[in-house]
Amino acid sequence: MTDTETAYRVTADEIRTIVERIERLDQEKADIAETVKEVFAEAKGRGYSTAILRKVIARRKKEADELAEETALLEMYENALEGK
Amino acid sequence: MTDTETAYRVTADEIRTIVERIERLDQEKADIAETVKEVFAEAKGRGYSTAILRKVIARRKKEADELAEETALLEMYENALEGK
Amino acid sequence: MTDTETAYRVTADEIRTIVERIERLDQEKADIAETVKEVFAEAKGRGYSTAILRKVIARRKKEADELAEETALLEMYENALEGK
Amino acid sequence: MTDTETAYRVTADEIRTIVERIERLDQEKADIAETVKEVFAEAKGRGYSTAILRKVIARRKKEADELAEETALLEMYENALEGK
DNA sequence: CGCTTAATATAGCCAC
DNA sequence: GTGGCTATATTAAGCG
Repeated sequence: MTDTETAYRVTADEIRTIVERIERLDQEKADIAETVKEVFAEAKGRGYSTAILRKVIARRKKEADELAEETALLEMYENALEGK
Repeated sequence: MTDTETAYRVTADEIRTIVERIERLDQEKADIAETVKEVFAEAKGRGYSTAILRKVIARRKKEADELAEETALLEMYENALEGK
Repeated sequence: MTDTETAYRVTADEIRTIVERIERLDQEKADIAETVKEVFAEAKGRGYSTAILRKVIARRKKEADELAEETALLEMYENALEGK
Repeated sequence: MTDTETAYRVTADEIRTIVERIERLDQEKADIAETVKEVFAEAKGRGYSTAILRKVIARRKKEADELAEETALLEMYENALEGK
């Protein structure tokens, strides 16, 4: 095998390793996403609103000050629409 | 041409017509979506927050009573999280 | 009217114009979507499977997208090989 | 504690459990996404084009999806021809 | 840092 | 009417 061939083989192996690592991680993420769906489905089965649960979770993620800022802007725009 | 061939031809023509009508309509929808994007881009250029504009538009679409109901549920869930 | 009031009024008018343009465009999209539904309903009435029609249309769309993507990837590889 | 209070408490506990399970899973997903970023960064450091790597991975995923869809469409056609 | 593209979440629709 | 599925809308990430 020539040096060029060896270098190519090494590169090819590296690329394959990288691609497979990413694909493995993507699969793990997909599995977790599946579990999340199941939890929501179970919650729905117990009579809870998944839409509201999602909103609650989203709100908890969002910082309080950011929320306040957004609310203020939102009110301003809505006032504009009401011609105030 | 046999009767079978004729029937097949008619069916094929019908299918083609249906598919092309749908594709034409889908294209029109895509064109309008493109225009919407342009309007938002222009608004952004004038200094408006597209995120808030989207929220305002979404809210206007939603009926008032539905909004109230959602808010009530949301508060209930949040109270639950605070252990109240 | 003070300058401040005038500026605010102008802004409010601009926001209203933007929101109403978007809402108008959204309505047009909804109308087209309605027409699409009618075409599918008519096709179903003539005995065609809407599921298959949808898949065929999706396939045709995907083929067009694939072609564009194929070209993009090819160009990327070529650029990479040229060390760009 | 009244029965009503007990029922409410149980509900509150359930909601908290659901929300916390989701948040835990979301955190795990975020951690994996972080690892993916690190793998790409490392690959970039070794001189590989992350853009091409991403396209290759997307392509491999799409091929797998395509195969499944192809089969589904084929079965649909076969069922349609059998008048099912 | 903005701007374009990919990931995700939501909503609507269709079949059962 | 519900559940799965597709399509759209929103959000996040990566690149220059």
